[in-house]
Amino acid sequence: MPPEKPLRADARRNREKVMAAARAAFAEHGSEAQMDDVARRAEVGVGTVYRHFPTKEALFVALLEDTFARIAERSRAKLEADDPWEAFTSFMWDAADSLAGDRALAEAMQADLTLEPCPGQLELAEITAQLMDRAKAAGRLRADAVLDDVPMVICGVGAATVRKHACANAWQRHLSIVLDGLRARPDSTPLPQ
Amino acid sequence: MPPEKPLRADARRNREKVMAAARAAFAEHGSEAQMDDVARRAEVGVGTVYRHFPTKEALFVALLEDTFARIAERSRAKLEADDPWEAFTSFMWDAADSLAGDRALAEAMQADLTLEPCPGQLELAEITAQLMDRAKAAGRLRADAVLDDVPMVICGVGAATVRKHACANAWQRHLSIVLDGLRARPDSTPLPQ
Amino acid sequence: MPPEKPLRADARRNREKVMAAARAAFAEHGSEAQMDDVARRAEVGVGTVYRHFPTKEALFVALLEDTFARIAERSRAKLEADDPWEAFTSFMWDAADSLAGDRALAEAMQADLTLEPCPGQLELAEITAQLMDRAKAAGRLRADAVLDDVPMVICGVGAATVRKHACANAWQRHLSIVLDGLRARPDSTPLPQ
Amino acid sequence: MPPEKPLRADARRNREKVMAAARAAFAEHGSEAQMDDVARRAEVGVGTVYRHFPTKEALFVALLEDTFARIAERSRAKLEADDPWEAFTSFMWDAADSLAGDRALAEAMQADLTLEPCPGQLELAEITAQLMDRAKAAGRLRADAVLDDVPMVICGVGAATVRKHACANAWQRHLSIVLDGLRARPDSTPLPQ
DNA sequence: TATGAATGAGCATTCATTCAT
DNA sequence: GATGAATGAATGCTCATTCAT
Repeated sequence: MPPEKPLRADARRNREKVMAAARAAFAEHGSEAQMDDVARRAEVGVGTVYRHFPTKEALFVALLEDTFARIAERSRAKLEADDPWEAFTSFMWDAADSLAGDRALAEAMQADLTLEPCPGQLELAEITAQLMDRAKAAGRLRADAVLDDVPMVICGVGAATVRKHACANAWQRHLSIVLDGLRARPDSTPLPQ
Repeated sequence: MPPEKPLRADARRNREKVMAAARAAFAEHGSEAQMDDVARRAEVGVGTVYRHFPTKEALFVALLEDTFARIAERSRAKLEADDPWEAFTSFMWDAADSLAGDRALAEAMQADLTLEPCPGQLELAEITAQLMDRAKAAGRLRADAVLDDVPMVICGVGAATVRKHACANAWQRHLSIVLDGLRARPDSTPLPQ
Repeated sequence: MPPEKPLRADARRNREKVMAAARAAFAEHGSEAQMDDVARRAEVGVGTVYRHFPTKEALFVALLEDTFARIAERSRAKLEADDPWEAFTSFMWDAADSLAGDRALAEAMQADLTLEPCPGQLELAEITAQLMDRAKAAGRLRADAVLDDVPMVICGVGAATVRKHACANAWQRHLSIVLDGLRARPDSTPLPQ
Repeated sequence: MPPEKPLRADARRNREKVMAAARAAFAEHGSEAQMDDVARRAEVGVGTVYRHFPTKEALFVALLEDTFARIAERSRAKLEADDPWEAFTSFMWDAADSLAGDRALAEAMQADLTLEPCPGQLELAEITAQLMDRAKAAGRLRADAVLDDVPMVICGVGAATVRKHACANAWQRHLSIVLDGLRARPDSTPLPQ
């Protein structure tokens, strides 16, 4: 890895203003948000946005990466928790909460926008897998659940936060239902494959 | 209902070619599909597309309406079924199957794109509510489930069919999990609100 | 000239319906009127319009020709009138009246739309010239007036009938003023050239 | 008046290139001139045209406004002139000269294109009215002339400058005739209404 | 012959990206 | 480095004209 020469103080400040603005713009309009709008919100010229992120997609990915990294960081702690089921569900609630109201993330989850998942995404996947394994080992998570069952839940949550006519608590209800479905039980229908 | 004078044979054929092409294009690219692309797929000039649908949005909505109407039609039959739970789940599997792989429908479900839901959507909602009521009355669907819990499931399914890296059977697994979560049980966590 | 084989009765009827419709459409929207609109007003398919007039421009010209022919016909009679000045002004009022409210004619007068003036236009010009000569000979029309001074007057009239905010009687006022200016007088400023 | 932060030097230069190009294009083709053509003439991308004027119509109106403002400015000076008739006619010659050869202006005068007349137009009307009043008070302009008699004259002039087959000096002749008709005289036919 | 469906070049407008200041 | 003006390819839609029914 190159030394990543540290940015000048004002450059760093600008980079952060841009990311914050972009987060807001993308959250509101999804990936159709406009670069000019990002610049306006950041109170910066478009040129400055492009100085920090070569491309709209690069900016979008940087945002994702950042979000995943934050979730991953909080989740790592949960690996140590006493109750593995509680650790798993708490992780799900946290992830869902991060997604709530963010149109861009919802889109990203749905579309696997990034051709190759970014590092933070991979790390998060790793942690998720461990949380699931521990919950299965404790006999609380159904044994046939797999890592890939998680994103769809998150997408459902994302949908709930984007729908215009959704009832209040929509995503919380949805997550509750799914977690109930993921609980290990003697009588649950086996999952396909 | 207005008499709707029947289209000339060739016009009807073209209209169907256009709808088929549009279904494919929208399924692949979501609402960002291009009218020129629709025309190209239908092997028809753009003008022809516009003769049948005055607007890109109108075309999109016509497609939705058509899909909803088909599902609704099949679902109505299920209201008569002996086993209300089986009726409900079979409806869900059917709806999910219709959605599978259709980016446009996924978007529509997610965004409530149409400002006022189209008639077919309302009718479908009505049928869904009845199916749910019967399943609740039979003590099979959890009593605190509501109509609004359904779209999120469908969105999860939609996401599964759109994600690039999703594993095979992804949406079928997801639906299984959720239906399990919707089953009435003595011990299920009560849903928020 | 080719014998112009007479049209079948229904064909002639259609041709006339089309011309009437076109007159209305062009009068209302000027040369931007649409062929579909003409067909709709004529209660005829567009194809029929094109059967009679190969081109939008051809239709437009046919209309002009027709109008000019009518005016010319009425004007020829005036060549015999006793009072040459009265003949000339009466001609001008008649021509202006034909133009009033007709956006297309106004446009045509203004733009000399037809690259080479159509026969009716030439004939009308000829008659106009004679009317002017007689009025000059009688010492009533200023001697330095020329044929080419007429179209601008007509254009002014056309403008009056098209302007949205024009006052009532606008074109009548305008024509009165100009005719006053065209009257032969001892003291009138000589015209340029 | 808002502070209107001054444009960057290059932006101002471009804005002027665009207006000049637009003036030429609209003068030649009327309001049907194409934005791409404007851009091409200005040696500028279309985007630049749109940066300065949000809409084709906005550009058209800006042009009108500019023209009216120029005429108005020159006309205000004439309110102080010693000879009110000379002031009025000189104003008319000046206005006509500004219009000469400008298809767009001709159209605008004819159609009252702008739904609500732009400020410059109103100001110009005000000045015109004053010039007319003074010329009437001096007994030189016929007392029954009204403000609304002016645009038609201007339209006639516009027509003269646009007609393909018009003779040289056509508009100058027309204006001379009309001004003669507007002169106060004992024997002029009273205007309608 | 009449119809009206099909065609597709043409046009206004948008927005990611570049680059002169 | 920052700015925001310039760029121009891309896109939805129109309408004169053609041609299959």
